[in-house]
Amino acid sequence: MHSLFVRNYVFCAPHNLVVEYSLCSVLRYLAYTHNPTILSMRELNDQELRRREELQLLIQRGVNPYPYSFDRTHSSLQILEQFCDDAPEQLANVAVAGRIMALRRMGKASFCHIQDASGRIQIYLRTGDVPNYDDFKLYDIGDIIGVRGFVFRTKMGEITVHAQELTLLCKSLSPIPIAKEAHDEAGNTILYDAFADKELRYRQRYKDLIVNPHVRDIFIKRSTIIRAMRQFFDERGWLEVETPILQPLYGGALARPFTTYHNALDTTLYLRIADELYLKRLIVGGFEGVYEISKNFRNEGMDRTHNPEFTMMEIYVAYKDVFWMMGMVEQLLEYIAVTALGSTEIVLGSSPHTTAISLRPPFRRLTLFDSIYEYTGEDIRALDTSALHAVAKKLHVDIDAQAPAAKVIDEIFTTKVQPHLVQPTYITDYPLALSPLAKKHRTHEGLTERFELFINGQECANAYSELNDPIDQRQRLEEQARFRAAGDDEAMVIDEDFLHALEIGMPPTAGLGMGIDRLVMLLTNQESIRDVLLFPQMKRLG
RNA sequence: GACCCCGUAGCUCAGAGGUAGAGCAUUUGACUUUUAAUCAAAGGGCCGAUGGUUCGAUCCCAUCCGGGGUCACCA
Repeated sequence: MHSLFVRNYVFCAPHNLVVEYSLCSVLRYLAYTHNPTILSMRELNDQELRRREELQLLIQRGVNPYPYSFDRTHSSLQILEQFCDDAPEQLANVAVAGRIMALRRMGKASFCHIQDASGRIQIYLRTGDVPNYDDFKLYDIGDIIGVRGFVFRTKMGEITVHAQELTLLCKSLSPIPIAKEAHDEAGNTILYDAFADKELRYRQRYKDLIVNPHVRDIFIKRSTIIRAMRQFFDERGWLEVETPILQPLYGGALARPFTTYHNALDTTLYLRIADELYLKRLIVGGFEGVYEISKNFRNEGMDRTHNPEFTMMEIYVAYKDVFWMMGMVEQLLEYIAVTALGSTEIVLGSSPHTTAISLRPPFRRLTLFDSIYEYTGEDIRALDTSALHAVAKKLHVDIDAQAPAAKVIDEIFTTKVQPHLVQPTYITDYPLALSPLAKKHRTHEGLTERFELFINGQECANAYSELNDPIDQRQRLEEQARFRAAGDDEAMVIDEDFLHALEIGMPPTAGLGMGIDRLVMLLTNQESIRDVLLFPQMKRLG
């Protein structure tokens, strides 16, 4: 019976050191690491065992596999840019470092490619030229090395560092996915066997970033986009602020929150669903332009465009209204596109199904009712609730028979108009009932001063002339409270302190929210939010 | 939450009711300018998990886990 649970492994280490150990299914795994007696919870595959063996050999040869630093003189890109065939002596003594990504051994000489943050460069190693060439035989793809040497161009024409010193900077104990690169005649890079399993890519993003260069590019671009946005705001004198993530009351959006608990305060706290109410308090407090780029959390479904935590930018500017905001957003998007992409013209999708989009201002402006008339032929601005339901039915818009008028309008718009809004389009003049924090329209009864910006059929931004009439605001929140009491758990809760702030007095203010993740999706041509989040939310394993 | 598709070697993928296949990666040997290096040989798998049908299941069925997609919900 005992033998059922024990598998014997004999492991031949170098220098006649024989290590024998058992793998017991009760304890699960016994791993050979620096110390062969250490227990590991994970069974090691043959490649991992072999790498540990190589590690031991290197240590026995006096090599420190995890040294403390390495002085580089150049990045791989700098070498490629600076090399000059007529004057190779200018790069006669360079030091580069990076991860071994490809390895071609030819006995007494070897080529490898190392990868650093700027790209890849080829290394040439030759016995005699590198004192520790024998150690190199124990290096693997995935190891990080430092190389000192001179730069030359090979027979095949590739700029290469001829190594004279070789230093192991980190021994990799687990293999990275191998994706071979080739280049066609046009100079395009072809990837063979690319690391493509989405689950593994998201869960082990570090491997994804090592192996898939275009993934790095997306996140570099994301950073550029956010930096450009900050620059744009900072240049205009608006202040970046930080407001609470943990909130005793949540507000500013219609959404279900995450709930948590603070032990010392003995109280329930919520993770914020929006920054809005705190940022408006700051406008009350006398700041005249504040913005925040921050994580919001909504306890809702996940799909291609929703992650439970996501990044939102909100900005509030005093003495401005929603019409001013439309102009500002046009400038902002143009600035970001030019800074991050070099152009206002973007192409979405992949050949042959592409969509060209221009972010060049001005954007089209259309009222909600006009847009519905344009795309359905139905003029619904004067209709009552039952007539609206009749129109919805005629348009084959599926809607709950009990839905209020505003909900019917919203549904008609979402299904019949929104998909057509491919080029940047401002939709304005939303019904009051859909906009509990927006100021009443100055000329149209029952509407608010609000716009949403649509690009490629998706909402990209949402803005109001902010409601600063505390009595009106209280009535609107009380209505939300009634919805809530009637079972709508996404309706807003009454925030007395926010209402008190408005009673102190908030100047006329324009406010804007813009989803950063979706903006990045748009500007990097990604169809899933998970591809613009470094670590998207995933289900827990096992 | 509903429906559809997927889960096989480190990676990318074939496969078939009867002892598991390829390329790359890995190991051994050859090779001092290669580049998807090449040539020769070898090792590597609880075929996502559990149960059922069957003489026999990785394959068929059910349930579960994980992923992708569509829809619903949600800005």
